[in-house]
Amino acid sequence: MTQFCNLWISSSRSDVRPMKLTISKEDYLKAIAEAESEGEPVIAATIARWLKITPPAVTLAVKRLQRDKMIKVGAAGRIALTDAGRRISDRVRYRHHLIERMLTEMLGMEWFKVHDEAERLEHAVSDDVEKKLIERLGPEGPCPHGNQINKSAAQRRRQGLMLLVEAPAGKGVKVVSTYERDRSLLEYLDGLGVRPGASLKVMSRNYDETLTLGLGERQVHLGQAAARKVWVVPVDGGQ
Amino acid sequence: MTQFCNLWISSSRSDVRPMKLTISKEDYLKAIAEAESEGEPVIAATIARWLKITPPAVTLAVKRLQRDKMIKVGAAGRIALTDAGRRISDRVRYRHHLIERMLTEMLGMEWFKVHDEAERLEHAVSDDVEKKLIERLGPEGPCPHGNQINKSAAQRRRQGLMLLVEAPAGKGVKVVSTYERDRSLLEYLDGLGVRPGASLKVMSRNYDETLTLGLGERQVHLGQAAARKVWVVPVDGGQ
DNA sequence: CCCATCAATTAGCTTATATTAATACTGTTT
DNA sequence: AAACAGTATTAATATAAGCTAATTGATGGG
Repeated sequence: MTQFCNLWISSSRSDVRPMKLTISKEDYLKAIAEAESEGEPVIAATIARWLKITPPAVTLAVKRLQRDKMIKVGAAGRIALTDAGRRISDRVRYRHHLIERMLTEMLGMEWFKVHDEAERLEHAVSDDVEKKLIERLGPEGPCPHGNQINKSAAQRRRQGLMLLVEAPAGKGVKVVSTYERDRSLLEYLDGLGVRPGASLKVMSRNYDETLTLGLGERQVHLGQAAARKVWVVPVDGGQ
Repeated sequence: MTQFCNLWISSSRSDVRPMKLTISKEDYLKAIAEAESEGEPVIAATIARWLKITPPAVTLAVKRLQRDKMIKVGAAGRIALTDAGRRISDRVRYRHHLIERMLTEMLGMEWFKVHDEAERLEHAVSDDVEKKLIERLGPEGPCPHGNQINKSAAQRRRQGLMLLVEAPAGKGVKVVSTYERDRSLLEYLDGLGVRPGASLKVMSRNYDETLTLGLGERQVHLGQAAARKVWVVPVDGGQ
């Protein structure tokens, strides 16, 4: 059957033909937009890694998406979204965001679970449901992981954020956001108490490349791999 | 890719292999369960009509579902769900129901829109989300169309319900539920004010097989095709 | 200038899902 | 029993997606 979702693409001319995109295609477009946002090179290899599929699968998908006028492939295999492709990836990302907020804010779901759920639900949300969600939740607001859509690493730095792994010893920081595409990471962080909004202090940067963090009364250790996935903002109180 | 959803089937032996069902397969199992509920003959032709696909497609799907041990085919092409198949169809139907309630009760979506939305979302709801929905909405309760899952026509009659088309002239009735798999029907009914919970009176049964209904001050006409899709309960007040 | 490395593509398969057109089957009704 | 109606199945084809294995391409160092 190949399962279609509910994003219609109205062409600029008024022959508003319902162009249906499959879930898989939405996933590709989203991956391209996200890789771009994260500053990764937008090439087939990146997409393959991102979606955990093999490079040949990407080659074929890229052909289909080109045929559908969703992407353009430039020099050195650089993949770029067309306007149509951008419109869709923006939409899907926004819906992902709204679903995450619905799951936490309306259903009380744990913050570390909602990404995976949204990953599936985002493809099944219609314009109508999107509208209703916006009515209840408001159009803006950070997702449960503290992320705002379309915010690149560079933009985050401009806002004074840094990665936890870079925070100097002795510094008090507040967790702003975390990487969200890795459920086990999130569960691990949650277990330690490292969640968006949490205040912590970098007690020491250790020889084995771990950080010792102070969280309230507790002290926890965090390795580089995890500390590289957490954005923090320095807190003035920290000496 | 063939898109998988999130229903795991744990076999009775502890080799809990994650057997993933596609959206399409969930739809088949649901259609079988629903056709059964509605008292339709559960044969390939019925399923084809139900899902609006061609008979050969059903032949192939039936083979796949037999291979997956989800259905059995008996004499005269009678299709029956296995225990595993029943478990899944029940689950999907229940999720459909919960989603419909979420959309109306939590998001304020119009009752005539939610069926189509749920039709897509039901395949993307996990055990976790289901649990959260139950916590918010309660495990029971009628869907926005007044239907309760697994209630057959016979059971409805035993409860004193009748189809609007059968109500005698002069009778006051209350709309209990409507057929929900036809959006245009629902919009039409909604436009007339014939919604679950509405009280109305059958003013007359006309020669052209329409009914004249009294709704508060207004009078509306309803054809057989629509009146056959509405379940009502007689109201004592009606003379 | 050649080579190691990484990236991309081709070739060859697989599976799920759908279609149309043609054929076979089945059961009721003259 | 022949015929018709409805049902089911085959055959042939298509498309979307994915995989492995093998090959080609490009590029930066020595």
